Amino acid sequence: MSQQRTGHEAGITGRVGAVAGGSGPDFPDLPEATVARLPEYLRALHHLAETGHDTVSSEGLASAAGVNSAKLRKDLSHLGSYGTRGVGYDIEPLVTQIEYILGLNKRRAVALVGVGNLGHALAGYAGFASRGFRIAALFDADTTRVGELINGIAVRHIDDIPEVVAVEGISIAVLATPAGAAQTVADQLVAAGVTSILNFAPVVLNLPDQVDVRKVDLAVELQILSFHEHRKSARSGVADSREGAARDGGGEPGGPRLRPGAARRAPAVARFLAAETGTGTGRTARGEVAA
Amino acid sequence: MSQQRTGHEAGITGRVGAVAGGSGPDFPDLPEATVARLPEYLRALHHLAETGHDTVSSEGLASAAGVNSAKLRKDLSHLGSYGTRGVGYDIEPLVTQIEYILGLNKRRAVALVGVGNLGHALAGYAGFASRGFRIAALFDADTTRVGELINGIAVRHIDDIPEVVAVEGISIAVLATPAGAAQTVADQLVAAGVTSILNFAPVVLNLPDQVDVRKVDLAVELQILSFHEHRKSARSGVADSREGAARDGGGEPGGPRLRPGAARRAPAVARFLAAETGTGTGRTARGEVAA
DNA sequence: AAATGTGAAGACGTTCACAGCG
DNA sequence: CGCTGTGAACGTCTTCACATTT
Repeated sequence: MSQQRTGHEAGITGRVGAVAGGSGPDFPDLPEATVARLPEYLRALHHLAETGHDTVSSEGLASAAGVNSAKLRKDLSHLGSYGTRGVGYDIEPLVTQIEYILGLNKRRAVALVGVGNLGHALAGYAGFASRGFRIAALFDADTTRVGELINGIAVRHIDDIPEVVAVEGISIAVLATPAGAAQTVADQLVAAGVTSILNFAPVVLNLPDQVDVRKVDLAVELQILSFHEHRKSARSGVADSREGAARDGGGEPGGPRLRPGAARRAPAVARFLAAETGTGTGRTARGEVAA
Repeated sequence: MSQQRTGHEAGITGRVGAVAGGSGPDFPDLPEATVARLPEYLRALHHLAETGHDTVSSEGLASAAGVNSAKLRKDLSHLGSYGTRGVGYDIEPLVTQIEYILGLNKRRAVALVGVGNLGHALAGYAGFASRGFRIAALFDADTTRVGELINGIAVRHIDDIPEVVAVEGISIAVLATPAGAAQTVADQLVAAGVTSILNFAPVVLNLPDQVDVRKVDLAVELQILSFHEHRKSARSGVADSREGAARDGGGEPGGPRLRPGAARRAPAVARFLAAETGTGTGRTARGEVAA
């Protein structure tokens, strides 16, 4: 029952890296929220370095990374002091430091499974190569695609996962299979030694706790934006720019469809539904609670 | 200076939808974290419905969605009571309710800008269509691609954005341009009336506050996983499965590169660096602070 | 004088544990 | 008796504001 970290969630919060009594050296105790922002700082720093800067203030770096300066300073303070009071941060050592923390001082080999529509595009995505990764292997279940060359790499059959993962020393995999195949393939990857998975399939993977899973669901991202669109148009009282009815035949929900009793004590949303649709029993002039 | 919501961040937290005194009806006061999980619940519910279920317990739905049951119940409680004590939740009305909240009761038209490698794949991504969206327009700056048919839709030039966005009633756009073009294109989209953007370009967009921006950076996702790989291998004291040196020529950072004085009072990370690399001045046997 | 680094405060999110309902 | 709905406790993250340092 592994908890999947998902785009934009607050997620399983907490510090990462506290020692439980193992034999290795101490690992820095970075808040997960900070870890998630380090790549963005790194990108901004690289950009600044390329445009001829040597140092940057917390204000400057923060705005380049899209956060506020207090947050940035707090984040960087977890890495140790790379700033000079009255001046700012030295870019070069800070880049080195963040890359090291992120494990990017060495290039990491990544396997990609599923070379369909999305997988094919990911295999050719230049951003992976330019930011510390090497697509070291491509896999697909479809034998007619095995042998195909994508970006100079031959597609291999998923049955070869154990062998290739071992030979290439791969610990990170990108999963771009259809939803139905994802769990099985993930199990195979983990059995072969993969310990981190970036999952593009719209399923929740069930994997051992020591395996890190991040999920990217493109439709989910749009649905969250859709919520905000709905909210915005509801607040301005203007008709939505939606089109044709959805598959469900969908009249407005809420009122008519509420099971008896559900509207008795109307919580936030039921209240809203009643108000916006003009149906339902709990309606009052300005969203006042009926009870 | 718009704050970008990014995959897995805790982000700008807070309730969404509280009325500021506008004229529209009250909009439900949903925590942003809850909103981000609703799409996942929806997916799980659809799956359950397709496999013949009518009701589901909080435990069952929670595990299908990859969260714990307390969180699920709290989330659903914000939507009103769709559960029956002793029984569970009725799937059908719950689906209707969540779709309505997310604004998915009507299909939304989406524009996609940039039909390169990634954009092309996104244009053909079936998940958008099956989960409430219709790619209504494709744009590119490259005139040699204008007119090309992708999935039955002709690519148009970005100069046509204002016209097409107005005609199709588009409020959501997906940005898959190169980094250098993203800000300009985003400005054009916003000028044309787009109010929500899903940004795949690795840049922080600077847009008016009323525009919602979500950012998906594929390399960032891998970098976060890379951090966890680095952490895991550091804790077990085992050599990392990285390969060849990165572009920087990279010896270990930290010790030698620390500016004088930086190691004086060693914070978490500097301490760790010293310990792992065996260099630096602050080293002690088991990560004890030297001062 | 300017900008970092950081306690303290406040906001938000998660989890617990149980009252209350069916 | 089972399961939802929720107040309260707890932990994390963000923000403030200023002491500290160059």
